[in-house]
Amino acid sequence: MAKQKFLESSERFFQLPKKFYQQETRVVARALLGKVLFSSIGASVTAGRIVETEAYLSERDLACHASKHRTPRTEVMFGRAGVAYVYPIHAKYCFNIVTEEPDRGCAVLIRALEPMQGVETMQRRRGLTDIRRLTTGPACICQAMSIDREINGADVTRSNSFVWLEDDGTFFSQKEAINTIRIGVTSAKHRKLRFAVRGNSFVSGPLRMR
DNA sequence: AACGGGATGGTT
DNA sequence: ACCATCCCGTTG
Repeated sequence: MAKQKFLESSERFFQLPKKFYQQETRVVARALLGKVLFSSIGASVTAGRIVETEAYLSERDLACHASKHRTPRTEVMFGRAGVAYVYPIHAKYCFNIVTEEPDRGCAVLIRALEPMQGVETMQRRRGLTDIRRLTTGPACICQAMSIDREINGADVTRSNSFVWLEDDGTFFSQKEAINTIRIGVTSAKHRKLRFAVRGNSFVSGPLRMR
């Protein structure tokens, strides 16, 4: 499988363990900058470096889907850390990873990637060739990587998962990272729970936020 | 059963 | 700034 081939290519690369996601949600959101998101779906492997995330803090956060109470949609958010929470919105999908301890209802939304592998596949799935627009925005990532409701509840720390994350040693310093208000939310819009790589051209949102 | 809003994104 | 499109939670 392509995943094995990639893992063998460098000993520094390793899959992020469950323990990583059990940390406080903002810590996870910040630490995910620089990590690599992989998808092996439909015989194609695609990958990209995470350059933008957002933290959603359960009952502490009115913009979080799990802030009020448990519903069928948000069920997996109350489960184990390291599980994918994929929800549909405006006929598209967004990909999150559950954090902290079970029953907390917290997650990190992956908002933008810098393409690294399977660019042609992602171009085909997105129906465009412009690299800059390939994986900028949460729904664009899902379309490029074929992530849909089938992935909801999948454990991204499991080996042989359809979706997983790796650490290749890339780290963005405090100077290289920015912390701003989130994009698209109407409630709790003042909260600085968005993390992004300063100046990275694959980051979403208004230019002033980059 | 009906309704309204949304963690979007592409176009005007 | 507008709106296509559709799922989900709420209300009746």
